[in-house]
Amino acid sequence: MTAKKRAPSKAKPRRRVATTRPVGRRAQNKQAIRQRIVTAALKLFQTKGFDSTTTKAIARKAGIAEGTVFNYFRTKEDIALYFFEQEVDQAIAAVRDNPRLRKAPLEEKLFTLVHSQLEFLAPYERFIGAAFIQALKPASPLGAFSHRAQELRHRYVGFVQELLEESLPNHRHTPVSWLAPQTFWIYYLGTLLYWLHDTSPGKQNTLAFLDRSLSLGVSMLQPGKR
Amino acid sequence: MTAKKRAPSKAKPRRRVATTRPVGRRAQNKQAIRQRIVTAALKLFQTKGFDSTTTKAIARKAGIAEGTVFNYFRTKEDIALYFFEQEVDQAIAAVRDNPRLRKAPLEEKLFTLVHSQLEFLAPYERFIGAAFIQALKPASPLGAFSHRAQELRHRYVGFVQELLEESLPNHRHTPVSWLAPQTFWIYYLGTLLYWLHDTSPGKQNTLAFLDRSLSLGVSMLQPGKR
DNA sequence: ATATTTTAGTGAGTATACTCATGGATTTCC
DNA sequence: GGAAATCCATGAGTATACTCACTAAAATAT
Repeated sequence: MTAKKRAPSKAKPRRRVATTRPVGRRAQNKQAIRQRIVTAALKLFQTKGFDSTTTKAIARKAGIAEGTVFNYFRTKEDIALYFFEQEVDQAIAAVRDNPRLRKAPLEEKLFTLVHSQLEFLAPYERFIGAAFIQALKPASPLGAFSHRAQELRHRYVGFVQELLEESLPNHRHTPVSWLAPQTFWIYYLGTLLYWLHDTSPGKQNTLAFLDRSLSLGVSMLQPGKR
Repeated sequence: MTAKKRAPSKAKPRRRVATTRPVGRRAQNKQAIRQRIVTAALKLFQTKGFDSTTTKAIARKAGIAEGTVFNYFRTKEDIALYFFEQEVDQAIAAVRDNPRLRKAPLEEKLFTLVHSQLEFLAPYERFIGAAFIQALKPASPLGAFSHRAQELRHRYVGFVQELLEESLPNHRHTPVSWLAPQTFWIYYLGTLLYWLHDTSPGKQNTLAFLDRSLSLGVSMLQPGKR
């Protein structure tokens, strides 16, 4: 049970001891270990691919026991999911924190969103191709549609929803506008697939595709405008 | 060993040899075993879900040794993939063999295609939800985008391509029309996701969604028409 | 400070997907 | 009909994701 905090009538033992930090050693250590796991795993995923990277190898590289990995992540795929959370959060922040986009047209915001995601993923292309996309398999718990990743998808879809409502103030919750954010997630996955296969310099084909398809899509949502 | 017994009788060896099935016992047996594996696996997937179904259980139910399963399917997921091959082939046939659709509008053909797929999957909804969709994970070899499932996707996309060219005789290989079949695969996956979450009677919401979105999509491909 | 409670790392253990050497059954060749 | 070649089911073995009982360290209470 939770211990009741009782007024320490005693003199405060400010005795933090010379070597003790104000932040508990434990909490501090946890953060560090989590980071070590993610860093080690990512490095291994990049070089050996997802399947060929063993949890034992991750633990070894992180300097911890194998079992410890599972004190932090429920499954090996959750480690990868953690990486994609950063990807999504980073892209959302990139759009939110860009003052120039405040009053930019919707398609520009969406372009920036997806573009940020792709930029983030670029250094890990091999890992993505080998593990994440190959990952869209039928029995995967981390999958793009999986329950495990649902929360991440919700965060993403919720943000897209915000952007839409912000740009289409007079939208009347039409079926289309309601479906649009969900659809956008699928659209993003398709784009990722395209991007992975895009061998044009600087992935310019993907960027062109993004530009065109977003204009088209947004114009469908704003039949009056233009 | 299989339970099949040899006829011990030597009474009419000549006759028996002469009338031995034209198809070797081996080939015949192989076909039967493959079928037994698929049937057993599917039944187990339905009741216990994909992950909780062990290959040992599949082998046991099929009456074979565990190793034998892997003489027929490279991975457990390949067994599921086999099931989806049937799903796709069946749907393609349903559209091809329906004379009424010969000169029907494109959206009707596409509607029938997807509808056939969903009808096929209906009895296995639990399995799909638990294993196949959950399957779109980041490390899966059978995945919707996976290399393993590529051929199946090609077959599907190729057929959609046929339908498009058939209905848009004067199409000029625009970027949009070239991408359309690929996009349709993604669209199908999204629809499947929608279908799985659709609790309306008879999945009518999904059907309505299909109807609307296909009309919309097709009209984008035929800007002149209408 | 000492005692008690809570937290979290450990690594041997478990479950299971998949491999492989073997030999018996089937087919082929004569 | 028999010998040689081929096929393929077998199941013990391997690799590895994940579990769990234990314990030591840290936090909290006395």
